Amino acid sequence: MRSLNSGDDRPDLPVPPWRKARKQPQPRPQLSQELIVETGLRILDSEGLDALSMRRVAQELGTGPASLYAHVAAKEELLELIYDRVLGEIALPEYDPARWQPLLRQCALEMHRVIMAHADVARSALAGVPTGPNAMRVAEYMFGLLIDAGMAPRDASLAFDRIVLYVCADAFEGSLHFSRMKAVGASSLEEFFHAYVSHIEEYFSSLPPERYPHLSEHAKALVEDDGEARFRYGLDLLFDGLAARMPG
Amino acid sequence: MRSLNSGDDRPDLPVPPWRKARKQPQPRPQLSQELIVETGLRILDSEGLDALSMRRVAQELGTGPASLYAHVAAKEELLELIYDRVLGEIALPEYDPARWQPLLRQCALEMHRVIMAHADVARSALAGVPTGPNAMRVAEYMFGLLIDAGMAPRDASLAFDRIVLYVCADAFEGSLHFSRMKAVGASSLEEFFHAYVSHIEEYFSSLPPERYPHLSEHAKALVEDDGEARFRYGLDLLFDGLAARMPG
DNA sequence: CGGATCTACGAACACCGTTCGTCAGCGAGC
DNA sequence: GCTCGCTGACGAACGGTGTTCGTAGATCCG
Repeated sequence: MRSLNSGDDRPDLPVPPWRKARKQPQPRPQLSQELIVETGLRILDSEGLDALSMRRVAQELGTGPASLYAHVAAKEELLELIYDRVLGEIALPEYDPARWQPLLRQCALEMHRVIMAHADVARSALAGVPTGPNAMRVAEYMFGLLIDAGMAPRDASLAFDRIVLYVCADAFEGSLHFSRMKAVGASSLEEFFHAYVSHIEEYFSSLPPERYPHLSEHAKALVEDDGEARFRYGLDLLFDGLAARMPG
Repeated sequence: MRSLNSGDDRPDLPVPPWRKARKQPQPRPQLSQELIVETGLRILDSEGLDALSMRRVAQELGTGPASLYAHVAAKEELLELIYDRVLGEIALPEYDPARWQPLLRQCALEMHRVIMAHADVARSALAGVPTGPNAMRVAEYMFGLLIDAGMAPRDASLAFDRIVLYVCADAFEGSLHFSRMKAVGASSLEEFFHAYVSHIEEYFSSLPPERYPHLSEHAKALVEDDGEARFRYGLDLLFDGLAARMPG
């Protein structure tokens, strides 16, 4: 299920020099890196990050955990591969620097949507500078948009870096809430969110007003907006600042 | 080393000398939650989050891991307590809503500084809505500043939420870089950063220009700014957007 | 055909968070 | 004063984790 936008025809992409080149098994392997990544993603989606262990992946593949290490250096690398695989699902709108702002915004929203669709993958998204082919594809698109719109290279790299950080951070936070929901055992997200929010609001309301006047008074406002509204508000803040810095 | 600003003024320090001291000379090292938290923070600072295990804390205290569970429900709770303990080191400037912008900015910078000073604590900062006394103290200050400056309660809660998320997310990312540095075994942060940045820049430069024109051309600009500059740039973006939304 | 090479994989190592059952010490009630 | 019950400390163990080692078997190259 690979998007047409997924630029993962990798022969012309150099392998990062600091990561040891891994020879892919030519002969006739039943096991392959792609199969392992796909299996890992399936477990991640259906059972969450906490259930994603090397043993669990191996079990799903009908083998032992040691077999995976011929195709994947470590669990961390597997998580990076899964993350890049997810990034491949991002659909990028047609490139047009004249409309940089709505396009960049749409791109950030799409990235957020895709990551949230595989909730727990966000927990490994912040782990490092992603260098996979799909990450590069998105980076080239977003960074290029800022450059071609007239931004200075250093500003553009800073802005791009901050937007990605914000998107991943919000998705990360969301995934933690989600996994907590599952830990509690709530059936629907709606139900959990309502219960959770009620607790928080009740806690804020019960704070001593003489010491926490604002928190206790505005307890309701503090929990009124949900995750999506919060995300968009922060994105708006960033883009307002960005637009002010864009020449022309 | 408790800050004067630390709002935990529990009235537990004056022990009236005329009252007979209860038989407190403990036959054994007298475990307490505070002692456990302090020990955990010490390990976190000196050896990193990966080395912070219940067993390690217990060993440091000369006991077994089971002993800790009488004072701390789980490792997650211990991490939250450590996080709130760290938040207690935040020094807040004098409250003055008229100068909300520089004060809020200073507060964000101070929060960032304190969290980064205990590098790995950021990895548990994003874990959930912190509800400890020191978190409440900072929240009341920042949120109150926005409210008293004239912001609508819902906007103020959104803005506050986003700023805290951003600060923690950046610190989180920074702590990951830091722990990676230690994993590689680099002695100084300077040395590691230089080597890391060189690799990244080399990688971007080696990308095929026909597919990644902007990334390969501006490889140098992409790695030019360090973590602190990136953090401040993003903070500036947020505050610009915020100022535009502030009435008056 | 022999040797080299590489995948697959069982077993094991060194940990982890957490729980159970026990045991010592101590305050309270008879 | 003596017992009773309670609470905190803690050894042992359970069921996991990521990773490595050594080996068996298959495949490719000379």
